[in-house]
This record gives sequence, structure tokens and C-alpha cells, in this order.
Amino acid sequence: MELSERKKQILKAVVEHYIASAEPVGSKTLAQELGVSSATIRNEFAELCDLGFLEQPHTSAGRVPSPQGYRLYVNELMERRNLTPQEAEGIDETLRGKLSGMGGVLSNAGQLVSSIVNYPAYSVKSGNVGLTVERFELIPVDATSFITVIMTGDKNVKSQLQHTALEFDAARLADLKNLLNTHFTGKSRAEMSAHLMNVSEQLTPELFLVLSRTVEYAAGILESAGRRDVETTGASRILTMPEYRDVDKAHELMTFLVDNKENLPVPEDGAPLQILIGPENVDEALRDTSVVIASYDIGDGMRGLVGVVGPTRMDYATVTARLSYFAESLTKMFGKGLPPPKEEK
Amino acid sequence: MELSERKKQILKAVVEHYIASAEPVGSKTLAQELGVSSATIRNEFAELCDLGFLEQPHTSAGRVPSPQGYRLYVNELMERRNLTPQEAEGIDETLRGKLSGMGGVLSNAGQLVSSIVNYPAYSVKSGNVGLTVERFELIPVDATSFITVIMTGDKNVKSQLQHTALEFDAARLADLKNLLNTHFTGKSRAEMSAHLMNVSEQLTPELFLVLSRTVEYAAGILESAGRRDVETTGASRILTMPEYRDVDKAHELMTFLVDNKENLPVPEDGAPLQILIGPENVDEALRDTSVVIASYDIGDGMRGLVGVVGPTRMDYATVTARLSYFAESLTKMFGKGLPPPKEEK
DNA sequence: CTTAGCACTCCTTTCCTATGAGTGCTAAAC
DNA sequence: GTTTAGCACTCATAGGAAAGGAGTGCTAAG
Repeated sequence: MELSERKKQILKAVVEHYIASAEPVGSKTLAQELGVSSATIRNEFAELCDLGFLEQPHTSAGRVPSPQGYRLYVNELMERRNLTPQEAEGIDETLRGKLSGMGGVLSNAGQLVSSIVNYPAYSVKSGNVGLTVERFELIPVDATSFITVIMTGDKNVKSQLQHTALEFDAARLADLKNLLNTHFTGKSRAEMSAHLMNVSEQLTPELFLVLSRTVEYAAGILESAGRRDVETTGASRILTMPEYRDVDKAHELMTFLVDNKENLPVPEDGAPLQILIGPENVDEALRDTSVVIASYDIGDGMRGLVGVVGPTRMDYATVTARLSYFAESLTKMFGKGLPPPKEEK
Repeated sequence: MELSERKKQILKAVVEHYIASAEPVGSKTLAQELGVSSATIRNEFAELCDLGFLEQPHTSAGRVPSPQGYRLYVNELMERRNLTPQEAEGIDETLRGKLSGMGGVLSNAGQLVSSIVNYPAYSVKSGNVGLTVERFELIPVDATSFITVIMTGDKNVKSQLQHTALEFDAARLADLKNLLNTHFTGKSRAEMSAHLMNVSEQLTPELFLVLSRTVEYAAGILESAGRRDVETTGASRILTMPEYRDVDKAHELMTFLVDNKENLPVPEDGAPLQILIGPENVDEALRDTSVVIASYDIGDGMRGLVGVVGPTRMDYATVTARLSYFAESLTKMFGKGLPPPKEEK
């Protein structure tokens, strides 16, 4: 069933007042605003309560939006405002500063978002599970050490100095490199270690040791690339919010954000922006919080993910606007950025 | 002037009770413990107050150690206990787990320490300012891209895929590599950019662009290696401590730990363990906190640094014991670790 | 020098009482 | 039939008084 226009207006007003003040909204406040008497508002309040859009903290208090109320607000009532030029400029500024300053925007995405929206935030590096090594290179350094360079299928390059017990002349190194490139490229971690066993008998123990070191290094790279990494930042921002004046509540959420970050919601579908309100979160610890998640394009068809966590009384309009803008900016940056930052993390 | 033995005992007892309970210690408590009457204790209390080792929150409350009291406790009174086997095992366990699991123990040092001592902690990666590039390597990938490998003076290796507008055959690449190795090794960032200007005229603009990209990449590496990095972890742990039941106080410290981490104390001298108590901290924000800092040997004569932050009522005995053990373990690990972990961060 | 005794301080807790914002309901007005 | 004025009622919050109690400082005796 559809709410009357006035009910919607009232709900919208309640949500917005409550977001701004964190205090239950009374009928008088809205009476002035909507040009009807407080009694009328009260009647509407009562109905909105029955319908489950509003709640009363206690009998003689004002009204507070229920999760369902927020949901309707977010879906239909909220004005999807654009950023003010100042806001946009601020975000651009933040992005520019960090982009040139540090290697990875990606690893800082959470931090950036948190400072942009002023709520705790998290960023997810989705694991690239099918990744394999595309190429091995070995560069001689001195008699007993060489540089291992590994390029993975996603064109990332990692390298490491490797000391050995063996002496390597150019020819032996070339042999080793050949061995690596013929037998250990295009293989998963499991396949690599299986293969390592296969060749173990054809090699001297010393050479085998060197080889397995290199392969382990490669496996480590694949493993870390395959791992889904979640980083949270700005958790302490909740301490400024009235809902977390209670230290225990704050502590609970903060430890969750830090220790259980893997359980933060990561929607699988590709919606550019997703909002989870209160009990819509599966995780018990997020039942009175809302999460806004945006995804952005990293290039190579890969997607990055950033989320914002806050009380259900979150400023959805601002957060969604800013987060969308941020995600779009990032997508643009990766789209046009000539060589996408292959900088090592 | 030297305190009487009994005064020391009393001070010690007060400190230890207060550390355990966070509540002012009364004369009765200690009377039982020391086998004298509460009146005697009170007399001693009064004198210890006059001498500045104890304080009274208010006239009719028990006594609390003053910073000076903690200082004496730490310097003379505290029993530098050894770890219980369980504690040692726990730390070893933590170290082992993280060591094999992740690349850098270093970057996780703060986190490890925080979990070991149960206070917020930080780790400092001291900047290597005089670092230069030791060697450039370029590995052809396809016509218009190659891998840049850079080994720095400290034997760390970083690499990146570089796309160019130019076509590079093996000979040109070798030329470029030569140019890099003859003119841009052993140079500081400033010298590198100066040199870049010098050679700019002898090259085609396209080639110059490629060269400068590579040099910029190198400069970036040196810059990040030269930067002193501080990371804090476990800040939320303060929320369990009675002194931070007050959200505003907690918030103040937490934002300091996160946003001003560069201002966390980094002693220059090489003491293996240093303790800063309350007002001994220069920074205003740390005036009611204590900081315990340990340094450990990374090899190559470099030192790592980890610090623990907590209320002045910190459990110094446990923290120092565990932190020392941790630092020693790390030193040992780096000492014997055959090739010290040159893993890229 | 130690200790029992005692008056005193002052924090903490508890209980009580306004206060007041806000409600639900009824009955009149539009 | 919706809107509104009026009114009794609810209940969280703030303020203040009183009680309780832990701990003190001081004095005088052991």
C-alpha cells in the first residue's frame, strides 16, 4: 500500500530532523514546518507507527524513524542531491593530494573515504584467485645472489634479492630461469608445488633448494594477490556521535571494525551503490548500524570496493552523494590513467 | 635524598595496587599487607605526599602515585620479572604465526606488540635518508613496454611494468639501461633530478620522457624509503580502561594516535628500552599517558622501533618484560634469518 | 616511633521531587 | 470526515537533600 503524500512528507521530515539532531522528533516541530496543527501530525504519527515506519523510544517521547522508515526514505524520499562545488573540490583535492603523494590510492581508499564522509570506512581489495605467474626473470648480482623478478598475469611485477649457497654463473642462471618459465608459469599455487615435487629428483639438492625458494616466493605473491583484503579506517570517528557516547557500545563496534573486518558486508552483485540499513545487515554487530557500499572500476575488469559504516541515523544523502562522486572519480582516474598505477604496494 | 626502606615498600605497594585496581589506595589496605597499623601508613603517606611521590585525588581519598612516584617505581622498585613460560610461548606463537603468514613482520610489529601487551602500540620504520639506487635493470616485455627493476643501496629490490610511447628494441633498451646505470646510480633524489635536466638536451623528447618516468619511479622509491613511517594499532584498546571511560578523553587520545602519530616519541639514543611517564612526554596530548619504547636490530646496523602507549597507570612490569622479549626475539630472528627478509612491503 | 581513637571531609549513592516535552484522546470546529 | 483545541497523563531528565562510607589528619597514649 502506498502512503499518502503528507505521510511521506512527515516521514521525510522526521528522518531529516533526526539525522541532524539525534533526538526524537516531536509533533510541534513538524507542525510549524508543514503548516498544520500538532494534533494532525500526532494522528499521522500514530498511523506511521502502526505501519512500522516510525518508532517511539518511550511513551511520551517524540518519534524516531524505524529501519523500515529509513528504507523508504532512502528508496523514495531522499533527494539525491548533487555535491556543492566546494564539496566536489574538497574531494578532488583529497584525491589529488594522495594520488601524487603515495603509491596506492587503492590501499588508501578507505582512509580517503573516511575523511570525505566523516564516518568509519573500509576498502576491500578483492582477491584475484585465478592469478598465475606469467614470467620469471633472474638477474645476476654477484656469485651467490641474484634478483628474482616475477610478473603475474595481471601485469604486476614483484622482485626480491635472493641469496644462495650455490655459485651461479650466467649459464646456470639461464638454465634455472628456463626451468622456471617452462614449468612454473601459468600454474596455480597448488600446481606449482606439485610440479616442484616432480622436478625435485632431476636436480641436485642445492639447486632444488634455490628453485623451491623462488617458487615459494612466487607462491607467496599469488597467495597475497588471491587474498581478499579488507582495511578499516577512521573507526574512532564514531566517538563523536551521540549514539556512541556509551563507551561499551563504541568499543563493541570498534573492535568489530578492527578485528572482524572480514565480516563487513561485501555485496556480490555489481550495483554501483548499495545501502544496508540496520537489521538488513546479517552480522549481529552491525544491527544498529548502516553501511553504504560503492564499487569502482580499477580497469582490467576488476572492481574495487569501499564502504562506509555509521549509525542508522546516518546522513544518507551526503554519504551517498560523496561516495558516488568518489567512486566515479576513481573509476575515471583508472580509466584514463595511461598506465594504471602498477606501483607495488 | 634516599627514601627509607619502608617508604619504598609502601610506594611500591601503592603503585602496584593502583595499577591493578585503578582506584586510590587507602591506608587500611596496606596496613594489613605490611603488618603495621593504618595510622603508621598514613604518616608515611603524608610524607610521601610532601616528597611528591604520591598524590591525593581529594582530601578524603586514598593515595595515587604521582608521575615521580611511577618514575621511582620503574627505576628502582619494580621487579623486572621474567616471563612465565606461558607468556613466552604466547609471544613466540604470535611471532611464528605472523612470520610465516605475512611478508613483513616489520610492518606488523605494532599490531603484534599491541596484541601482546594489550595496549595501543606503534611501530616506526626509520627512514633511510642517504639511500641511493645501486643498480637499474630493464627487462623487455613487448615492443612498447619493459620492466624496470631497481635495486637500492640497502639491497631492496622494487620493480614496475612501464609502458612507453616508443618502440624499444634490445639495443635501445640496453642504451637506456646504460644511461641509467652510469648517470643515476649512487645519487640522491635531488642529484637525480638535476642530472635529468643535464641530459635532457642530448635526448629525443620521447626518450627523455621514458627516462624521466624511470627516474621518477626511482626517486619515488628513495623518497618512500627515506620517509619515517609510523603506524599505530590497537588504539581502541583504551576503551576497556577505566581512565578512558570518558568518551571525550578516549577520543582525544585516539585521534592523536591516529592523526598525529608522527609526533609519537622516537628517542634517538640507542637504549634498548625506554619509558616515558606522563609529563615526561613532550607532547601535550600524552601528558597523562606513559609510553614504553623498545628498539630491535633489523640487521645492516638498522634499528626498528616499537612503542606502547597507555595510561600512566600502565602495568610497567608486564609491558617491559613482554616488550623486551619481543624486541629480543625480533633481533634474534633478523640476526639468524639467513637472508634477512628482503620481501617487498 | 607506633597506634588507637575520633572528628571531619567529601565522594558516591539513593531517593525524592519538580519540570517539561511530548503524547493520546475527546469533543468541538471547519 | 478531517482538522484542531484542550486536557489529563506519561516518563525521561535534572536538581537537591540525605544517608552512607571510605579515608583522612590529628591528638594523645602506649
